[in-house]
Amino acid sequence: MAQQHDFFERVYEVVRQVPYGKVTTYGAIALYLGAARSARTVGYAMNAAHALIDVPAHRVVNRKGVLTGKHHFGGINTMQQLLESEGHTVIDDQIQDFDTALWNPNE
DNA sequence: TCTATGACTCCGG
DNA sequence: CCCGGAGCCATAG
Repeated sequence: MAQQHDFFERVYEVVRQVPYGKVTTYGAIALYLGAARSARTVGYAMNAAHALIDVPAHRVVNRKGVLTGKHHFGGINTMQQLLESEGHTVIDDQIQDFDTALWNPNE
């Protein structure tokens, strides 16, 4: 774990750049980091990121816009409430108008 | 060094 | 789009 630039840390840097009111996906982050097949590891990184206050992990969802990581937040509904407070609409763990809310790190 | 794990994604049906 | 199965890869123990 302790290299100068952890894979985790690179993930955090991308997540920090996600604009308010937007979301991105694990795959998009992995692709941006040049590790397109490491989406699962990105999710693993978010699990470790929940301690860092400046990493908006709730803005990262899977490719379908589903809040797969909601259970890793304090409460079952915490992630959804955070997203709704940023202007999103979440129904059954699915972000509505996901294609519109999606933010691409490459832009 | 090897095995297990997972907040994923792709593919075929 | 839904479902089941397989692949991938960094980290933890």
